[in-house]
Amino acid sequence: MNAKKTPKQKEIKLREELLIKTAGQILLTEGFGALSMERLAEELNTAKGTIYNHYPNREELLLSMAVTAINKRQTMFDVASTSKGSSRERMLAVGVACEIYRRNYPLHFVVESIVCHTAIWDRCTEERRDLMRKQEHRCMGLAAGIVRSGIADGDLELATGLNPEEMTLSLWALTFGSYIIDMTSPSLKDIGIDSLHRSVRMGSLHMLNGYNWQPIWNAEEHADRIVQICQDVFPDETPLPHTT
Amino acid sequence: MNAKKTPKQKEIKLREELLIKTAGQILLTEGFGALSMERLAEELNTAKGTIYNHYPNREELLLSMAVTAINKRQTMFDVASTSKGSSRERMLAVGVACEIYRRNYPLHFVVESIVCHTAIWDRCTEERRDLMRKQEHRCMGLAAGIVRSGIADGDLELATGLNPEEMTLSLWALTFGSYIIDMTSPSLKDIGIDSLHRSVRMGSLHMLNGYNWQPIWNAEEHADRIVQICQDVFPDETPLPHTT
DNA sequence: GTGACTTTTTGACTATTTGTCAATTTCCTT
DNA sequence: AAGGAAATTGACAAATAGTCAAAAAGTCAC
Repeated sequence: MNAKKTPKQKEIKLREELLIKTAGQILLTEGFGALSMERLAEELNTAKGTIYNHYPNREELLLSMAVTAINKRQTMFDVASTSKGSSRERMLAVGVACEIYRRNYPLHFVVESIVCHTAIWDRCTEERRDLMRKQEHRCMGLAAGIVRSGIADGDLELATGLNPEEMTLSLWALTFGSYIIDMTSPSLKDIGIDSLHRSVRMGSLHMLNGYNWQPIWNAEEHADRIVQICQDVFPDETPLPHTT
Repeated sequence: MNAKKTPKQKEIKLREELLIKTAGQILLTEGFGALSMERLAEELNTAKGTIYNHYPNREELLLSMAVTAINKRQTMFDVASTSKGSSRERMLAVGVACEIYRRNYPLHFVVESIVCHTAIWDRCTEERRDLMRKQEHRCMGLAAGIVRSGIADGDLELATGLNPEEMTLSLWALTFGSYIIDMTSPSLKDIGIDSLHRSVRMGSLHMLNGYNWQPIWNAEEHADRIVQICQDVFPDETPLPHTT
């Protein structure tokens, strides 16, 4: 379809990649405040108008970065949810995906968290917001599907009235919420949190144990399984440390 | 101390209150984007400079609102954590406090979530940020204290390596994270979430059950206890609905 | 290669909003 | 009432988003 492109179109595409890359670097090293359209234009040695040819405004640029980010996450969720093992192991694989995503792709997470703010979100076009929502929907669906298959397999029985999506939401919130809190209060150490990831791991382990999702694990079994999942399901990613 | 004030000083204080109130109304009804210093000046029939006499910039105004908000939350946490009952009941009371806070004080929550964004946070003075951190620290301390007393009472044993603050963080993240997700994706219904609050309640119930924090409750007992706590601990607040 | 047409780039310009400050007005004290 | 302190004002500077007509560059049929 787009195999044949004029040199000019290639150049534009190339610049767009550079644009995204530069924006990412600025975000990571100097923070959101340093990211202005003028700055980007300077950095790319081009006029401001050209930047606006790529994205109609700053928010759209950010949201487009966020879409890339969430695509990556969705891919990892896909892999996790179709991995081998019991329903509970697959759900753990999703958790592992989240932790890898957070640890190994810091920019992706930063972008996601910036974009979820009203000031940005409200100013984007409905189209791009839909793109984001669709992907989130998809991620939610994958996780909820694991819950459903757990119920079908007889490994899990859901408390009256709670549906698979609601159960998934609480896991999602636990993970995402921890990362957001971590990002906001940079001094978690001061309030006694030695390991954010341990907190997330133990929280979700015990939540699922509490739901009586078979097989029940203790902390060591859980830690071992995480190592195993890193090897088996995400062999190309820097593996997570073995921690209880 | 400040009993004796000149009329002028009273007027200023009064205006500050009106300023805060007006800002809150704008935030709730028209969103963050509509809140500008100029708009506030118009709304109060005063010059922009006067607004800047109260707060050196918009971020500080927001952070000051956030401090008010978190003060309210802290007060509720105080009440919850010193309420009658077992350690687990007191922790549930903290959970109830969060839900009441979220449901009955929407502005407070909106402000808290706006402020936690880099774009705002980074531009405030260190003093005010410290004020926020101290209060968060305090809330965390209260909750972690309940965990500690649970351990002391023999109602709870913590998994190896996990400390009370880390356990508290995962509860906090579950709750806060859910609310943030709800605020960002306004269409939770579309992805199958009928009740956000049910998801939070069940999530934390099962997490604490999973930690084997005595007494273990089922969903009905849990729901009954929430109603009871509303009556006993927060008699002056609009009570939460009875839901499993 | 040329010329006609299209696409892209440019940067000066407008618009919006933040934040400043010297002059002015209001207020307080004696 | 006078004179000094405090608060108010709005014109102004600064920063940045976003626009657009003119210019430059690119494309393509011949």
